[in-house]
Amino acid sequence: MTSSKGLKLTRQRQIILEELRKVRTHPTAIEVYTMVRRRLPRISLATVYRNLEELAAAGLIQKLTLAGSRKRFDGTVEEHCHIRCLKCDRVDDVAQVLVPPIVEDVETLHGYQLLGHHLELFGICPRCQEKARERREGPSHSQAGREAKQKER
Amino acid sequence: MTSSKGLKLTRQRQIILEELRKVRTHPTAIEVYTMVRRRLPRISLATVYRNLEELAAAGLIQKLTLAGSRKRFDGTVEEHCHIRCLKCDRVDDVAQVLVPPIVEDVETLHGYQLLGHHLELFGICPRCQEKARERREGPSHSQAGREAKQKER
DNA sequence: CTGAATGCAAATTGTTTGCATGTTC
DNA sequence: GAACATGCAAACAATTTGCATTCAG
Repeated sequence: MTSSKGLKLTRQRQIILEELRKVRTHPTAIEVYTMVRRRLPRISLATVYRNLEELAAAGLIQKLTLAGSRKRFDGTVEEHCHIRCLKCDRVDDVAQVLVPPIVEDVETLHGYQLLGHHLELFGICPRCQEKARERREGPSHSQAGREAKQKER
Repeated sequence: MTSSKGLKLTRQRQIILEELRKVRTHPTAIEVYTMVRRRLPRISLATVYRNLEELAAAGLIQKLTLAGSRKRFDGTVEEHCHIRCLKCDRVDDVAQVLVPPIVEDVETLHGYQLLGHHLELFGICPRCQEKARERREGPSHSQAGREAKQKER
């Protein structure tokens, strides 16, 4: 299960893949960079970007098609849809396949040859709901918030 | 139908809105800038960005939640989903509402409070299909391609 | 040994911001 | 005339690229 497409197995490539598969979040390139740097302090961000692209091209990981300006990557290749927290911007997997069968109709309607689709859900994650609740009920034992809302540009 | 939220009606604001409503494409800020500059050659790109944000905040236009790094704007406010051409990157409207009712279930499953969703389709637009066909059947009377695939970063 | 991959820095692209000036209400 | 908008340039953030060096096969 190594390289199907003449990809050399460099240490950095390997570790990027490992780290990405380790998490269930859907990290951006910079987040991957941060994770990987714990094991390879001298790796360059450019290498991370290049490898994420190449691994995705080779079908070993998945470059996600999500809203927002940062690209996100997924260690698994199976199609599944995502839910994004509108407060903290985290992205989680959605277990069930929620894709409407009706979709095919459009093909006719617009002359488009339909090749795929992508459903993304938005909401508030459990963590942020909890935080909001605490805030509402009085900031008594305020637990030091975990998430830093990454401003999407 | 002017300002509900203390927005001053400046010439640039007005023209941005007009131009945006004129088209059915879903232009990026820079595309809007180009359109508007035909009528207001001295307008600055920053003004376009600021106004698009403000008009969207005021609910007069819609900032689209689409994949890709460029933000896109829509002169209409009604929710509807989109189909994007994988070759030339144009975005068209999809007439029917294709949203699965099943969606609600997830709420329970992941602890998320569901607030919205967004379905995007991908395919090849009629124009690009035509181009591909010409190319395949021999580049005899090659009609000088119209679209420049904007590389999404 | 040789092409592919890395690190580093500089370049691009899309978008935002500070500030002095100009314009609506 | 005061608050808000504009234009311009500079600042940012995310990503890409050029190039000399290193490394996997």
